[in-house]
Amino acid sequence: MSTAESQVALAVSTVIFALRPSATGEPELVLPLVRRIREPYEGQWALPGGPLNLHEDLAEAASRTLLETTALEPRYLEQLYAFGQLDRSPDDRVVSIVYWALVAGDEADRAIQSENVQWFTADNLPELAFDHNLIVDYALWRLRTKLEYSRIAHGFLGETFTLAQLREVYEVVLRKPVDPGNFRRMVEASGTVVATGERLAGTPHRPPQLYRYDTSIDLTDHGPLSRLSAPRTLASTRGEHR
Amino acid sequence: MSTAESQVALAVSTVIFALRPSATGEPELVLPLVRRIREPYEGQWALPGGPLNLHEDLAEAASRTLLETTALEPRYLEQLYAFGQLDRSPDDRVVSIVYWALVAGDEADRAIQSENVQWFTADNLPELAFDHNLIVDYALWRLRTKLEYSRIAHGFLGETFTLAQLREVYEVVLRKPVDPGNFRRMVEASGTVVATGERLAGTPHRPPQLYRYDTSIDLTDHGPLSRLSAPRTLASTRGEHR
DNA sequence: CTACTTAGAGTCAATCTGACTCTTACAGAG
DNA sequence: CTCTGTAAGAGTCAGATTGACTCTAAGTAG
Repeated sequence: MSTAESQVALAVSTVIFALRPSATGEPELVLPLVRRIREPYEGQWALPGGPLNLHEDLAEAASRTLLETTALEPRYLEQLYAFGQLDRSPDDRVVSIVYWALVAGDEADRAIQSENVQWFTADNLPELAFDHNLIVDYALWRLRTKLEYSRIAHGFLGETFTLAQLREVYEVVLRKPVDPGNFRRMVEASGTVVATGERLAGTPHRPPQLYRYDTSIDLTDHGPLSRLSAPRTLASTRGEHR
Repeated sequence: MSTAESQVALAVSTVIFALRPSATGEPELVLPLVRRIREPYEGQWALPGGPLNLHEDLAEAASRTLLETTALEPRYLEQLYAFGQLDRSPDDRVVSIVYWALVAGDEADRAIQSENVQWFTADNLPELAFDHNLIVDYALWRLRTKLEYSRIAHGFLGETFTLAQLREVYEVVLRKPVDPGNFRRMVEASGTVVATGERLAGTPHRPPQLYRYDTSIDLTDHGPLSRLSAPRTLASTRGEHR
């Protein structure tokens, strides 16, 4: 609309992940989609996003559309990929720079749901507009691989958490059981987590220690921008993207 | 120029890596830069690149500028990152989608050198235009991390090569010695390499076996596009970006 | 007080990794 | 033709890592 014809348009979209209790009680990986209200793909579900404003940073644009559609602040935000195939939009040429984000579970409860914004189970999506199924698949793959070599899992959790809760994030996202003892060993060795000294009371068993993430370690991956000055953080030792 | 003012311009640039014998005889990591012939940054060196054509894929645009400036075909090409900080170009707003590429050493010999195109040692660059020093640093980081967990090293080599040549790629890029025995064990275990049956003659020692990369494994990383149908290739088991 | 459940510490064997040794097979010097 | 130097290529060994597993601690619910 605002872009002159025969020009390449630039858009920013975001794949937003959260964990939410399912009907059965155990959490599942969900993401919000917006219903398109005009052609092309009118009526179909699509990733939140929009054109990039002239005076807006890429990550800002991603945060903004995230806030606009879900009223949530991301705990983690990282660039995913720039999609630019010629045929990804039927009429015009659009290059989309896609980000992916994690939001905390308790936040996600406060998230907007409406006629045109709904949350879907991540690995059971409808047919989406444009190439958005491909994009979500890629974001899922990246989330899963990155979870294994970095320490982003607590992006799904609140301020404090037990190791069992953290482990559950791994189990749900990776869709496989994780041995509690080995998981504890791995997390303690990583040094990214700090015991608060408090315990979670009210459980029908031995009360677990509450942990907090070492706040001296920056969770969010700022891409290449951070890598210059700062010493490599534990959270990004093996790198974003990849 | 072609883009209307107060619009975000989209460009594609490429960081091109090659190995070339240095003065001392051992190879060094080099990359081609082009001298800017107009403002801003007139006279300074910059990454090859240019605006994205309307009917051109992103990777195509990267290959094209690569071919135009160096007359080389990439052995490996992968998207690096989309750079979009507000202040990265002094006057207008430009988002650059940057690719990185490997070209074979023997190819690199045939590469163009001219007044306005020159090859520089990768970790001893002049001050570049725009944020291109940052971009190169990031590309270098990505090359080095990716070399360790994937099998892209032979992107620097010709059709056949000895394990010593392959190992030298690792040593030069990672700037550290690699144990020959352990390296052999690692490469053989990976299964990505096949003995040709021929040996390299004329060495002042036991003639080494010549190897070829298993051509059933696709070297180039097609990003998310490949991940759909095809079974995960060895070359991308742990994933691009990351 | 007993049963049940998970926390959390610890064990063990298989695998992986880095450092290292030893024999083989060529070129070139004498 | 023999000796020397060099890297190929096979193999060894010890320490670190990892997955599977055991055992005791400390709560709640009956």
